Amino acid sequence: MTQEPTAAPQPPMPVRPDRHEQTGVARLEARPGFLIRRLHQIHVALFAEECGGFNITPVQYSIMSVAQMRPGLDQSELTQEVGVDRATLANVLARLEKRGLVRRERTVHDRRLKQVHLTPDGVTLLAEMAEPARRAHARTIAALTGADREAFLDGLTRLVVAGNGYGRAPMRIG
Amino acid sequence: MTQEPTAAPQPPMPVRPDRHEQTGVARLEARPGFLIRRLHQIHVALFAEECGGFNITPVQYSIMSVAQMRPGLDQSELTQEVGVDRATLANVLARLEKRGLVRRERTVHDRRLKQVHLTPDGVTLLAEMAEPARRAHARTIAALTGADREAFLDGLTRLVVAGNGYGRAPMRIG
DNA sequence: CATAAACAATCAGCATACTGACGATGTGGA
DNA sequence: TCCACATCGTCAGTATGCTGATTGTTTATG
Repeated sequence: MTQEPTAAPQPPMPVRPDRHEQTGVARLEARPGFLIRRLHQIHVALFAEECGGFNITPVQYSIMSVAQMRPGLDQSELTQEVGVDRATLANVLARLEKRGLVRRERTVHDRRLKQVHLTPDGVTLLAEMAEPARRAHARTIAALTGADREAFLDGLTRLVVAGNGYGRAPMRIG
Repeated sequence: MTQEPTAAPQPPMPVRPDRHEQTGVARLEARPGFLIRRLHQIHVALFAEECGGFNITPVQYSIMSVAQMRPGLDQSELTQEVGVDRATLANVLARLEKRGLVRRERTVHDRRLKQVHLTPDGVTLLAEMAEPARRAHARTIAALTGADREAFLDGLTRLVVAGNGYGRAPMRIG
């Protein structure tokens, strides 16, 4: 029921038909969700290529980044900053804690909460990874330049904002 | 709730600095890979919302789609069509086979290969899912309209093509 | 005050995704 | 022919991500 893009003319693309001749079903490459999954795979691969020696994944790096920028958040607050659901966040933090990169402490005023801080080792690792991680993100969109890149990132941001409420890991709107 | 045919352009993004004051590190929302991960999460959630009753994930639906469009491909060929690595594909196919949605048969001319076909149940399920799946993909990009949507999908496609070689699941270029 | 409701973190279980290794099978060259 | 090599599918192990249930704590309510 969502709308058909009838507003804009559909002039350009078809080097290949977007639909299967027999069934009329869209080819995978014409499905937005399929392309998004592929680009996510590609980014993870680039991140691993740039940061492989550190044995840190993109999500671990995101969590450590927020833990540094906003020290002392509890796990629930962290889920809203990183866009990771609470079960996954607990898993990732347990691994980072075991490696001595973060520490978790129950608060006294509310013993349900666990505040998260980077350890000195975590701070060091984060600093060493800054440049390779930045390269990984840059390479992910390197094939677009100038206005095309800006348009893509703008659309991407708008879709993420618009869809933020779906799923189990909505982010705090900031 | 679905669409706003009147385009309803998002108000301009609030102006927040892209970098942390102390460290100069990029905020998560300014990292392309972070936004891509979030949009992937959102699409998976929308797919589950539309297709939840079928207990089929986006990747399972992609694999079944290709199995219908190109019956008899072996698993290695399927990995190249779907952009899934061979270990993951074997896992997914085992689950689909257990549910009676696909069948796998060793070929006689090369006993290493397993050809994949949809079963009649698989064909039926795929047909029933066509409309909800299409809606899930449409809703993923519903916040963009007209030229903005075209620009986003064009950039997305170009990035996927450009990065196709990275990772363990490159697709056959078609 | 006592109890219900809400909340934080965890757990079990499943699915996608990757790595590295393995056994079975095919292929090409000495 | 025989052997080295490549290929196909699988397996074990690990990480993200989700669902639903559980435990412990806090807050609200009667």
